[in-house]
Amino acid sequence: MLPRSTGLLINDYTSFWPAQTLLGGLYIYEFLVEQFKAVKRGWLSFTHQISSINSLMLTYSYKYVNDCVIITSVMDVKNTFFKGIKPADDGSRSAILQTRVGRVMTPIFMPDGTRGVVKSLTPEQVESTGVQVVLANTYHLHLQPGEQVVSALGGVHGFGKWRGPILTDSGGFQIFSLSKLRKITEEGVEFKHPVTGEMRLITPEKSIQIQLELGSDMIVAFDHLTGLDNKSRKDVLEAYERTHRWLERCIKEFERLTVDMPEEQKPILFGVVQGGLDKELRRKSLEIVQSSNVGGIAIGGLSVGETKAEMYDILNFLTNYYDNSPRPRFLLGVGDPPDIRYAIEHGIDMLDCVLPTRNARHATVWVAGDKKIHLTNSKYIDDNSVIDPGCDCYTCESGYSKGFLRHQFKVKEPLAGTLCSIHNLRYLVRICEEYRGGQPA
RNA sequence: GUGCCUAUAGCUUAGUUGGUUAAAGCGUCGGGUUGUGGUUCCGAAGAUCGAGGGUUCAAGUCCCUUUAGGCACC
Repeated sequence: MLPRSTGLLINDYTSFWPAQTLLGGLYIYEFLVEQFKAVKRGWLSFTHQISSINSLMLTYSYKYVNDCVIITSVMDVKNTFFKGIKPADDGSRSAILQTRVGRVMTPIFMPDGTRGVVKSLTPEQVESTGVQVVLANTYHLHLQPGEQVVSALGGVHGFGKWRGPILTDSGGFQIFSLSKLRKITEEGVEFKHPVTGEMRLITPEKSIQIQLELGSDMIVAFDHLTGLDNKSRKDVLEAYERTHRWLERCIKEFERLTVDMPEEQKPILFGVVQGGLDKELRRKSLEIVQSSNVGGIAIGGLSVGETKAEMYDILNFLTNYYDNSPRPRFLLGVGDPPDIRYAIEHGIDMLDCVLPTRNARHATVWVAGDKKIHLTNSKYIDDNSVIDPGCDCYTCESGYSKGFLRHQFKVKEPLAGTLCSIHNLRYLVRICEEYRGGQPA
């Protein structure tokens, strides 16, 4: 329960209608109090049915600042799953993505919880950063402990206790990046189990089956990825063509397995655009994916070794060919702040990356201006300042000094990685929030 | 007092019958990381081999003296 003294501030949200004009602060406060019983701190968005006013379904995003509740956005939502798309002058767009377990606001950054959890963080800590969606990896969970086990333990939600939406990767990337022994055929990819040594076959159908059994809310088609080595045009072309053949099989399998599900209970399937750095292939690939029966468009095969300029070039190029269908665009594997900004300003709605959490565990954190610092540097040994005084993450607001964090990293105390993961995630989420129609106070 | 053992980078050690710029781990310092093989990866600095003398073309390696620490015996 919020203390009576807690005030309510509503941002001047000119780009969003009609909440702040229709509803007085007091009115919102009345029902927010009920909602806040469950969530003590965070930026979770939630919806509330206001029966007295036109039966509007509104989604609110809020945060605490100095013990005040601040509504950072209020949006009207209809029934389709990607709604309220609002383009901005800078090329970005904000919207609401409706999943079967809740709505999230885009643009959105999604941390990778490879094995069912974001490393070193509890779900509550992840929530506190404003993260709305978490990724899990099909490849890892399939190998260990297996999708049947995860399913028996309540699916990815019950398993890792993340209440928000979960997106699973197809497993394709890991097979290509982590498995030394692998054989790619038209049927699928055969690879050696890294632990048991036995050969496993993952097909497009199998990947969809696993992801559905895991209980994921958003799933990704099994694609053929190139770009990890010096690739020839022939390889790129082959991967590109195979990706599209596999996409058809993924869609068919997805439709078969979800045919009896109510529409609102179906996960969202993302098709993957490939084509390497070849613009013609990229354009055609986008065209093919967009003309397919998929709920979302994923851009794959970037941030895998090419230069930033090359990646930017492709992202910029693709903006000319996105269609008008209300589908989210998901850029796979990008998490460097400047890259995130560039992607969002070129029409990307969703991104995931291991960078914030991996860097954090290795003592590298972002500070204002997208600069990164190494907390283990000796100059921080007696530095009593927080990572970033302008940051509102738990770590910075609690006052953990750089000197303290440096010491904990030096003695390998895991808490240091946890605290910095919270900071880095918050940093990326704040970038996304800047594009959601306005900046929180 | 006598005998024996040890002494190599900040720490712990490797250095083969004496043979090219004395090696490694940890630590220190710096960097990398983009659909995550948990506590990672890469690089750098850092040693006049306890000290002094001798033998030899050549000594961390052999000899002598000496210093410090350890063990054993008087």
